[in-house]
Parts: sequence; C-alpha cells; structure tokens
Amino acid sequence: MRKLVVIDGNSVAYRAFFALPALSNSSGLHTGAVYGMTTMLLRLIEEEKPTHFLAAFDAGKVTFRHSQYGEYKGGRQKTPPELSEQFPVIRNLIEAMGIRQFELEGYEADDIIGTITKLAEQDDVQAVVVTGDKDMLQLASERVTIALTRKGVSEIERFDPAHIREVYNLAPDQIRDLKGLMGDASDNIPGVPGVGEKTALKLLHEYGTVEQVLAHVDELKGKLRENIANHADDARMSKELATIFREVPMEADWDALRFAGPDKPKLAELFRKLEFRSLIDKLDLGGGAGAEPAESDEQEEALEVVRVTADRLGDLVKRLGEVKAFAAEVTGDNPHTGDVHGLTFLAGQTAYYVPFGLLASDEASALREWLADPEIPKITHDAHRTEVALHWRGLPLRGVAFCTMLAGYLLDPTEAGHTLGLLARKYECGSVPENEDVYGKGAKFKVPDEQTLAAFGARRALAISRLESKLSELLKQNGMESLYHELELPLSGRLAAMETTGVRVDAGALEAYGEELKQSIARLEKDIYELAGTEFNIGSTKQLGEILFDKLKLPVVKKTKTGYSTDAEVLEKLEPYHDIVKHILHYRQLTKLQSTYIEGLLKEVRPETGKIHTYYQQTIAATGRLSSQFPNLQNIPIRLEEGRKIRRVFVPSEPGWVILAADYSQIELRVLAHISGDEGLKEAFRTGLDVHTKTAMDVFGVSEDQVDANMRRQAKAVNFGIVYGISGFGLSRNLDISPKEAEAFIKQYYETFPGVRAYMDNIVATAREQGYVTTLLNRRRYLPEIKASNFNLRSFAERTAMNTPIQGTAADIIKLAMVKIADRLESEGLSSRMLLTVHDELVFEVPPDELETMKRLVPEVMESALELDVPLKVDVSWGDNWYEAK
DNA sequence: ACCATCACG
DNA sequence: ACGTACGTGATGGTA
Repeated sequence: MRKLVVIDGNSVAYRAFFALPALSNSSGLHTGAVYGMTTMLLRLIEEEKPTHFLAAFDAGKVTFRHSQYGEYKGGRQKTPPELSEQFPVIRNLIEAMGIRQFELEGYEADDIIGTITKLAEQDDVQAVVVTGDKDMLQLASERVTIALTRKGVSEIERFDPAHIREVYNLAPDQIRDLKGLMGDASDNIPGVPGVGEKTALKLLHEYGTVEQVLAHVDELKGKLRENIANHADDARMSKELATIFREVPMEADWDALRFAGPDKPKLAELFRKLEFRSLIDKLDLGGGAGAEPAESDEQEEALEVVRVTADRLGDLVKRLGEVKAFAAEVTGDNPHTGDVHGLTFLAGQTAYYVPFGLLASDEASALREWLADPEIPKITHDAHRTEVALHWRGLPLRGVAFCTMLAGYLLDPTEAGHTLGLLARKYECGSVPENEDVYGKGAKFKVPDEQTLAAFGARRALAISRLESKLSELLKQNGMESLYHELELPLSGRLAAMETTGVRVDAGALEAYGEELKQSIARLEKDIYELAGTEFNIGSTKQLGEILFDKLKLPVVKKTKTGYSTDAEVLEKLEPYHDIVKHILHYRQLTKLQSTYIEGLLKEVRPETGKIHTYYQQTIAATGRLSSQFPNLQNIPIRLEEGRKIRRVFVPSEPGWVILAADYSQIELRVLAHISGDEGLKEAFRTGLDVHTKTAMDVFGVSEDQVDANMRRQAKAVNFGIVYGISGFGLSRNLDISPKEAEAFIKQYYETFPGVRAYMDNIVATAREQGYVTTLLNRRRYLPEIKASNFNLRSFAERTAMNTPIQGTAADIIKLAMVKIADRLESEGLSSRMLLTVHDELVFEVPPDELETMKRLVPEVMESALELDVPLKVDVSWGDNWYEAK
C-alpha cells in the first residue's frame, strides 16, 4: 500500500514559529520554526512511515481567490522577519530530508493539497495531510486523513470522516458550509455577523448546507434571521472562498514523490550550521560515512567563563599580565550616550566577565589602572567606540595595540559592516552573535541577564584574540602595517579625544536664529498657499507635485520612480513659469536650516557642558575618509549666506579663546598632479596661480587676463569632473551644456594634460588586473565590478577606480596631519585643542597666547604631512567663531 | 523601512 | 547602445 504524507508548508511553519521560543544560532539566525519543523518531520517519518512525501507551499502573493474577493487575507499581519528569514532554511531542510516540494504560481498550498489528495484517491494511495488549518478537514475521506497540529506542532490530532462526525457531527464536505456561515478572521472571510461556531453548527445540523439555510431563512427568528437574510451573499461567497480548489493543473507523478529517507550528509551539514547538536547525536549524523567531521569549536567549549564578583577580583588581577584580549559590552548607536554593561578579559582558557558596576567600584582600581596604562598593550574590537563610552564613565582607555574592527576595515573597506560577528565568520575565527541578537533592537531592546552577557563576552573575547593574529598577518601581507599602526590606530585615539572634548555651541544664538527663520518660513508658507490657491503640505513632494504639475500645469522636466521630481534642479528650470517656484525654493532652503541645523543641532547640545560631541566613524567610507554622526558636523552650511550664519554659533569653550580653521587648498587636484605626474598640472600648482584659472588658460589657450568668469567656471567643473572619474554626460549635466560640447571640453583637457589621461587609463587597467586600487599610503579598495559585463556596473567601477586613489590619498594626508598635530600639541605642551575635521579642514580652539604659534604650526605640519611632487598649500583663518574663521 | 531631498567636501 | 558624475548623514513624508 502506498502512503503519501503531504505537509502544508506555510501553515506548519507559522505554527512552529509561534509555538517555539525565539531560538537562534550563534550567528544570529533565528531557528525556532526550523527546529519545530525538523522535530515534526522526524516524527512523521517515524510514525507514518510514508512511501511518498510532499511539501506544498503557497506561491506568489495573488491567487485566484483575490480576484474573487479583493479583501481575501486582507488585514493579515505581515510575516515577522524572524520567520521570513527562516523560510529559505526550511526549504533546505525539506530538501535535505529527501522530501519533494511543490508550489505553483497563482495557487495556494491548500489547492495543491486538495488536488494531490484527489489524485491519491483515484490512484488508491493512502494520504495524510499535515496542517494547522481546519478548513482542510473538508478533504477527509476513506483514504485521506487530516492531521491537525495542536499546541504548535508538538501534538497531532488525526481526523478521518468518523472523527469529524464525532467532533462536529458534520460530513467533511460541510466544513465549507461551516466556514461560510461563521467566517474566518485569519483569512478575512466575512461569514455572517453574529454567527459563530455554535450557531453555525446548529443551523447546519438542521438544514445541511448554506444554500438550504438561506432557503429556510423564514423559519428563523429575530436578529439571526435578519443577519442571515442581509448577508446571504456574504455567506455564499464565504463558502466559495473556503472551498478548496481540487483541479489544479498538475499530474500525479508518484515516482517523483517517492520518499527514500533523508540525505544524511546534507542533513548533518545543515544541522551543524543551525547548531542542532542534540539532533546530530540523536540521528547519529556526527561521523557517519560521507559526513564531514563535526565542526566543534574545542577551544570555545573548553573556555571557562567566570562571572567576576568583588571577592574573586583578585583572581583576575593576578592574571592581568596574561590577558590576550578584552571585549566591552557597549550598546547604543551613539557611544557618547550609550551604555557599557561590562568587560570580558580573556586570560589563557578563562574569560572573566566584569560587570560595569564592579569595574567602577573601589575594589577594581587595579583593572582601571590596567586599562588606563598606555604602556600595557591591549587588543580589542572597536577601541574607538569603547574609549569614548568608557570616557564618559570616568574610565580612560590607553595603550590599544590592536583593534580588530579597524583591521577588518583596512583589509576591505567596502564590506557591509565590520562587526565582530561578521569578521569572525569571514576569517573563520569562531561564530559570534551580533549585538542585535543578544540585546534585540528598537522596542525589543533589552539587556540580558549577566550570565548571558558573560557567555557572549567570552565568545567575543576569544574571537578578538583569534582575529588579531590572523588580521595582523593579513595586514602585513598587504603592506598595510604602517598604515595601520602609524596612521589609523593612533588616529582612533585622537578622534576619541576630539569627540569627548566637543565643540561649544551658543544655544541661545541658535534659538534666536531659529525664531527669525520661523517668521520667514511662515511668510513664505502664506505666499505659497496664496499662489497655489489652496493650502497643502509643501514638504510633501507628492502634494507639491500635484500642485505644480496637475493644478498649475507646469512642464514636467524629470520624474522619479515614485512620481514627479521636484528637486532644486527641476525647480530652477521652472522658475520662469510661475512665481510660486522661487518661493518654494526659498521655503526649502529655510526649512532645511530650521529642521536639520537649528532643531537638529539643539537636540545634540549637552545641557551640562553646552557642547556638541560628534562621533567620527573611522570604518564607514570606502575611500578612507571619516564620516561624522550624532550630529554630522561635516555638512554644516557654508555655500549660501543664510546657512553659513549657522557657523556663528560654533564658539570657543573658554573665554577669550579663538576658533582657528586650516584647510588644504585644492588638495585633490594636487594629489592628482602628484600621482599622474602630469607636467602641465604640476606646473599649474608651482606657479601659484589659481588652478581653475590656469586650467582655463591652458585648455582655452588664452592668457590670464583673457579668462572670464564663465571660462573659469567651466574649467572648474572640468577639474571636478576629472576628480570624480569624468564622463561627458556627467559634465554636460553639471554645466547644462550638450554632451557633445562636454566631450569636446574633456578632449581638450586631456590634450592639455596628457599625463592625466594616461593616469586614468592606467588606473582602470590596474584595477582590472589586480582587482583593487590603492592610495599613496597603501589603503586599498577592491573593485570586483570592474570586470562586470553590465555596462552600468562596470562604468561605475571605472569611475571609482579613478576617484578612490585621489579622494583616498587626500584622506591619508589629512589623517596623517591630524596625528602629527596632536603629537605636537602634546609634546610642546600647548593647550590648544583640535576640535573638528571636515575632509580637508581642521578646526581648533586656541588660547590667545598660542594664536601666533598655532598660525605657524598647523599649516606647517599639514603642508609637510606627506611630501608630494607639488607643494601642499594650507589656508589658515581665525575668529571669535567658526563663521569668522573664514 | 524606503524614498526624495539637500547639506557638506 | 548602454546612462552617470565621487564620498557621506539627517530629515520629513509615505507605504
């Protein structure tokens, strides 16, 4: 006798997901539903001994039921991401189990199951349907049993027609009628209002079917009669929706469905990945023929995890000399406001977890001294963040000798992230969960108990220690040792110091400016409403588009994928058509200032100090630049006067001091001159002429006094374009000229500076050959897409190949200058403080008696940070605030 | 969560 | 013929 088991894949997965606790493996993959599914499949194989096995899944989102009833399954909760991520794994599991899976576009699993069971009946095959969905009971027959999951998936109740009769006193076919009357909230099937299971059963026992109930509605009384009479159509439609379609175009290929048991090696590998250790043992999958040896982390298993208490601190203190690595539990995106929960120290085979409370207590002074001692080398992950977070708790961190995050970044700056979990996996140094998996995120954020933190810390510390040896070797192989040890690592401490120092902001002045803006915005708003003839949300691009293009019939210049484009470029083109446009542009400008720079900055001012403390991300930008967050102080307005005024509120934190700003002049073009070796471009910088004017002279073949403003503007655009990895189209858009004309400019430029063209050609060829490009200090960026056949991807990679060495070398230079300046300030005992860095600019606060020294020292160090074939030039300025330092 | 927009170098 | 400038972060609106 052939016996088929059919699983309702989606239904059972949901059941398993909600029934089981939120399990996850050490790499953070949720595994609850997979685990539930696994135990259930194993039990089915054991108990049912199927000769044929099929798992049916829903395909696509729209089925024919939606065309019958638009609201079908409407209002259903979105699948939780913790479950969605498990579906692919469930598919792998089923495959490894040796079970055939099936789905068909436009049909639900129900329909596939309805059809296969019908075919089973025809071919004399015994079938068991496993599902959580009671609707399926309608399929029960002599040959078809429905196994409903109970208590999640741990129990199964089998329904044959006799059992259905016992429980409901209905025939299987009448289940459809039951649903038709009572509806089903989970599928958004309406049914008849006021009719639940009890009433529906009573009616069906009396009349048999929905149609008969409707025919005898006159015999009913009161509200029930009224409801049924009014919702007769709903009842008929509901029944139809609940009816499983059994004519899906598919064939009964019993050979294809034959079940020969699990693919053991595959299953073993999957279980190892999922960390279902008990199942590996239970199924004896551990070392069977064909199975790979179990990947057990012996070192991790041998690790002793100690939760340090006050009376056991001595054990750790005695072994501080042996500490190989430490891991800090820091949570929160912003380390200035985040929490430190504890530190784990790895000494030999022991991981000591010290909760923060203990670390901060009198008893733990030896630990704090160890952390603060610059002479004791320390290895950790994300030293920069840790140092900032510890600083605010009065704990200095010095002597960081290796940071695995920074190393991971240098080895491949374009990776999606450099968390310890990602690095450990990538470099095969154990598996470490992400913070998100340990602490949760958003509303679910919760600090777990100390035991969990200790176990987590132990794994982190072990991974850090393993990564250190691997990554330092790789840095050496890549020739990045000095980039790492002499530039990035020292910089990380300098950044932490700048950030914790912070920059004073005159909050009163900021608020006052906000008041002014508020008035202007209100006036603009009124004007705009008047000109539009209606009030609307000007901030909504959708509503604005409707006003401009539907109501006022302005020409559509550009579209976005979601509708009309209304960006500044479009609005500038529309200015001549309607007065409203310039008001909108002005409104945009002022609301940007108000929301991002007035309100945004005010939120970040610490009331205790009146300062803003940004956080520089050292491991984000693919080119080696820094980025600035909470708030971003690298995009404070300067180009337009109204915005530039914001800079007035950035003031010295000590009375009488001044703000001093020093910026590299044309650093990227100078770098280009150096690395391309182009004689003409080098000459341009040696003459000391304005480089854009000089470019205009050379490209247009005119003398200095013949260069007009327009020629200089065009030359400047070409220079920018060159740095960005030029294309005729890009330049044409920027200059608002035709691509043809732009091409001509570029051709002319390349003829004038042939060395630049040679560089561009060479760097792209180099990228193609070696797969990456480098900066002067050997920073590296991989460009795998340089070989893509897709034109877009490849072109992008080519422009990146041209740009990254330039932008990245400029970043190398200013970073080097920062480290050198910080060293000088220290060695010369100056009290001036480095506060900010904005890609090619450094900002300091300076006491009056050091101003002369700093005016000399800062440019001197910046200009000599790295010797190029062209001079580096730095402009210095100072004043009472950042605005005045121009 | 994603998009469009806009601030900076 | 393809369809774009390089690198970031914050905001408000919308789905």
